[in-house]
Amino acid sequence: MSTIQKVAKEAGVSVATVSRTFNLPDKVNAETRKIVEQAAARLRYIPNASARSLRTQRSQTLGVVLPTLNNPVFAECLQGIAQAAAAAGYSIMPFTTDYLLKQEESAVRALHGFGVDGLILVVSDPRASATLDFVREQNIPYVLAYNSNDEHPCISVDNPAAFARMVAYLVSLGHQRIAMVSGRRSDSDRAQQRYSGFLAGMTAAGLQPHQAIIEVPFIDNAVDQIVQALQHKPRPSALVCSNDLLAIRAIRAAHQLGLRVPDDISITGFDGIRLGQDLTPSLTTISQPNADIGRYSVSLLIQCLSQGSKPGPSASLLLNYVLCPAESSAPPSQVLGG
Amino acid sequence: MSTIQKVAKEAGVSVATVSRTFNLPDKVNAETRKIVEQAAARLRYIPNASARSLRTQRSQTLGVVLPTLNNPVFAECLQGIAQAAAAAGYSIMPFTTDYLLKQEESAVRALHGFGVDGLILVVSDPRASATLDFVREQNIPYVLAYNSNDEHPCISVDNPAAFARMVAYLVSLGHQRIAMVSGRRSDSDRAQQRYSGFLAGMTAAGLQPHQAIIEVPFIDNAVDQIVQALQHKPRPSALVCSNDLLAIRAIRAAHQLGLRVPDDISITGFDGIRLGQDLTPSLTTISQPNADIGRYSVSLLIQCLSQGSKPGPSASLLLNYVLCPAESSAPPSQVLGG
DNA sequence: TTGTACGCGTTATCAT
DNA sequence: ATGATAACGCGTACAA
Repeated sequence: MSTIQKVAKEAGVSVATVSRTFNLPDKVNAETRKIVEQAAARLRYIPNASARSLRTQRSQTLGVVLPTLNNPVFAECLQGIAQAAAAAGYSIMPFTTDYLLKQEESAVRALHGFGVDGLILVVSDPRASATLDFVREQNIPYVLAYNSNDEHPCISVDNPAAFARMVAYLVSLGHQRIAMVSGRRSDSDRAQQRYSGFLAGMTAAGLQPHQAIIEVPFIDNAVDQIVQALQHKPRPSALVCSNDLLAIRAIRAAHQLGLRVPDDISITGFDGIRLGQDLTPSLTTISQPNADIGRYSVSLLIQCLSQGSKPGPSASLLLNYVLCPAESSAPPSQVLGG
Repeated sequence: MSTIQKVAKEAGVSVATVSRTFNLPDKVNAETRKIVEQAAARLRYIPNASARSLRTQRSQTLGVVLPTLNNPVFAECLQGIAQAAAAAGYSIMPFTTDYLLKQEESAVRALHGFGVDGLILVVSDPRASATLDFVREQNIPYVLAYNSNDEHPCISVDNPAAFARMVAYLVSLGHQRIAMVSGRRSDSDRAQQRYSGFLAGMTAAGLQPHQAIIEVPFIDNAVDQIVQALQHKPRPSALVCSNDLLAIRAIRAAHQLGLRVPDDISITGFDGIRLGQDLTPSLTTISQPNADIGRYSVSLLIQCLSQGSKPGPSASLLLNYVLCPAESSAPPSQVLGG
């Protein structure tokens, strides 16, 4: 391995000069700089990040904690994080939790030991989170992504409003028997907020939620569970799903019952994963700017870091969402409607 | 921040004893160990990873370089990597390249500067790769994922054989006019290997490839491009796509032309992304064990590291793939067949 | 069993 | 403009 020492020897200067050549180029004579640069190139010198961060107390690394990369929402977000971080000269260190609180916490501990400069977190629920307690106690700069909570800096969309808007859209198409499909609401604040948006939307339209919420504990066998639920009559004319992954499975469930989408039943998602628009039928959904949520999280964090400050609740950003009407929704059929 | 020094003072012992308490527990008296552990817990001591890796020359960190997380294949793989790494006490540091060689290289340079213990790479083409030259020159332990090449340690499936098998399956259904849809073959060795598998499969069946290969440079407007291609008569009765993302778009293209899948045209993918089986029609595909490819990469790497060796070409693993017949493929219709 | 002291590769302070 | 050197936090030979 080539170190700053070897470069110094090779160039016939002191280590201090080599260091300056890279960190404070204008503080070194143009000629000597050339010499050093060439020596460094010859030895393929690459500064040792551990030594640097030990010395500077900054790692140029951002920790990321999210539930799972098997949901494209978070994969797209991490892609945005990766791009923005790389562009700013930062590395990232992601951990996945599979929605397990224990893993949230151990991930943050590992990240702290690592000395990350900041944290981007998607936590289960910010309201009672040992993870966040720890982060605050250690005074680590952080941003929450997708979560929204008054007491923390959050990059998110207005989940209740967005979900209510989806309901309003379906109502405007003529739907009245609308049922919601949700994952475990205890898994995340998003699930809860979307549910409250559902209730608000229905109330605003003067409607009662159609039958109990269809709660799908495990997404693996979601199709079967939705098939079950759809067999109760009267059947809803529209299904609003808590996320796109669930919506895709709901569409499958409908087909298994011989129902056409959207002719016999409308189905909507939430998240705006890229694949949604290429499906057939394409997915009516609330599109969140997933990559941007990641990018903004990075830039907010980095901006604060450069100022020696850290993001507070007032730095929260509510990004725009877009209701994307697509082929999976349509007015209810006459036969079933009423 | 609490350091080993402070813990030592708090416990009334030397720093060496504190260090040993965590790294060589049996070399320290049970009583003093208790005292140290309690002191450490009281101060919420977490060892500084930079200092440790500077000292030990090992970072307990694995670098990962892959094209993009917007393709679920790589997202699922990274999920597997993240799980396996965390379980083994390693952190990961991923970079995305967007299929750009420049970024492949700069990622690896950054990772090297960081002092990662090993590298998991999905490169464009191992045959002529400045990235791999650098990695070898620096003597960094590495594994290639998805790539397959005799001169490198690779975790992958037999792409040509798998693709040929897909062709054979369609032929067995009665298809004869089979066309291939591919991304830019210059983008990756996988694309090339799958294409050669296509040719081999067709030859083995005594068939000519139906019309020229449908090459889709950019996946964003893939649907339009496939629509264009499908308008030439005679139309293929089956479309074999180079990956699942392309297949999903091909299905959409078919629908736009009023073709039913699989009644009027069969469409197959490759990769086995999880979503595929929940689509309607569900996707006939070659299913790769994406998460396992990640997990095996990690364990191979870590195993070698613990032995002080590094993976060589002979450590390559060819994992099993599974042909998954599903709803997007069926025998050709009588009208169009022949 | 425990403590002392050096060095890992940098950056930054203070001289020159 | 450049050089010598201390310090970042830790692990480990070596000494006690």
